[in-house]
Amino acid sequence: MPEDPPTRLRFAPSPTGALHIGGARTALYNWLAARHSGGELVLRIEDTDRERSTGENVEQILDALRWLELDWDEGPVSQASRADRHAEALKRLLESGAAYRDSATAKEVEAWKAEHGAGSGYRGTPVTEPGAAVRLRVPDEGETVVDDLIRGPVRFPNRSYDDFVIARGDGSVLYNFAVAVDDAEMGIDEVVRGDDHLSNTPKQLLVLAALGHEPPRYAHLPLLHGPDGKKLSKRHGAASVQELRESGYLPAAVRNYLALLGWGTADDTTLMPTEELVRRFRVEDVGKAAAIFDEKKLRWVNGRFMRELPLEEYAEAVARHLGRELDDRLRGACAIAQEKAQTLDEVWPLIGFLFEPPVDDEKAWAKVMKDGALAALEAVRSALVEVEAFDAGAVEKALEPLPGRLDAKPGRVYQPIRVAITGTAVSPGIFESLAALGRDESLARIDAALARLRS
RNA sequence: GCCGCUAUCGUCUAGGGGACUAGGACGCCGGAUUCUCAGUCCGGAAACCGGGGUUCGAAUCCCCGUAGCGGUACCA
Repeated sequence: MPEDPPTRLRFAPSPTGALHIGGARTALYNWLAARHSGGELVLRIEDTDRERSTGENVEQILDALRWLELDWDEGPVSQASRADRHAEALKRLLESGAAYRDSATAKEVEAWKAEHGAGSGYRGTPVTEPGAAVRLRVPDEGETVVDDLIRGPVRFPNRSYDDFVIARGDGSVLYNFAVAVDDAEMGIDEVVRGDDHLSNTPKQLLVLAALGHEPPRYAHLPLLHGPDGKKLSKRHGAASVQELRESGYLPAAVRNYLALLGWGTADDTTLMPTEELVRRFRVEDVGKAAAIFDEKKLRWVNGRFMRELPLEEYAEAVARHLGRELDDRLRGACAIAQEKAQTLDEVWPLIGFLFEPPVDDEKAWAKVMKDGALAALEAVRSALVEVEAFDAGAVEKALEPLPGRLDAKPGRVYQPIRVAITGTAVSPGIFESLAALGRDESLARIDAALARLRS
């Protein structure tokens, strides 16, 4: 594989809300590309729309990136803070005649188009009044070509583009202008962003050309959709990074899964630690078709990561997620539950009985506590009293003979224990569970169940 | 409307003219692991959007159609 030169990229979210999965994937791809090439990643906040850009939103995005463990080398740079640079560039274009002031209203533009045909972009007439918006002159002839890293050359006829507005009447600049100026002045050499920007790229190219800047390379990622095939939104459950965190996913698993959404390896490797992602990722290999976010697969990936974690790290993650102090009891609980949970959220239901009284699950009781349950529990009790070292192995050895002796299926003996000590019909292995609970508490719970059975 | 992008199992994808009776993964279905659930292992069903070309030969190239998506703001 040929070495890629160090590349300078940027992730430039607009702080209009939480970081969604689509944005997270864009951030990840930028990060992977930067780290893969040994280059740099700049974080720029696209906040020229001051209405929607709140500090709170910005903080949310930084928070999401930190949780995902995607670091950046520069920034966050506020685009709004670069207003003087934008003004300077704007002035240059006005002076060179590449841009002009035009007082046309939206309705007037519409009327112009009706007159000139739908395929023609609006062309205004320069005015001198200072309060008018500034438009960039777009050539009537020729085409602007975006040489996309993912899609190849994409050609756009210049004629179909309006002389678009690059600055408002009050002098503040618009997105497509600010982005072009910033990317150039910040020395960005590769722009990796969502597909929804592809049609805007010719505008940015036109601005760059008018300013005499060399354009960066562009890569437009296919969009992400929800399970219904529609654009991803809050409707789709865990759509934001915050929600993913709250649902108990591991950052490394999320990175792995997100990387696979639109990108894959030739050998179909599915599970990859982040270092491998960094080593193998190339934007050129990203697919062209939109992908659907499938939480089922994320769950599976997450489960695999959870099971492969060293116990201490696993316990730390669980403790953090539960907001509990990490002590030996929790470590022990994690040890018996690690094989069974796919997300951090699923851990507590499995181990809660070690910290709290048995839950009240009437259905489980009704299903299990009948027939020979009383006799079984009595036998279990006597056997447990005799166990010397109360560990899982010893407990197993003590209980193993019971089904045979009682002439009952194992389930008839073990399920009543489970319901007695946890209250539910689902828990980690019964021997491990008893051992983790300890002899005294186990016997107390079995006694309580026996009392209830006899009443 | 106009400009543009995309199209392989339900989902993520491999595939870049013969290696394809189209491979892998998630999910699903069935079986095994004679304590639940989960996990693990084994097996199974499941796709090249449609139509024309090009070619000895097309999932792969071209055209048309269809569908989905994006852009078309003094939003980003």
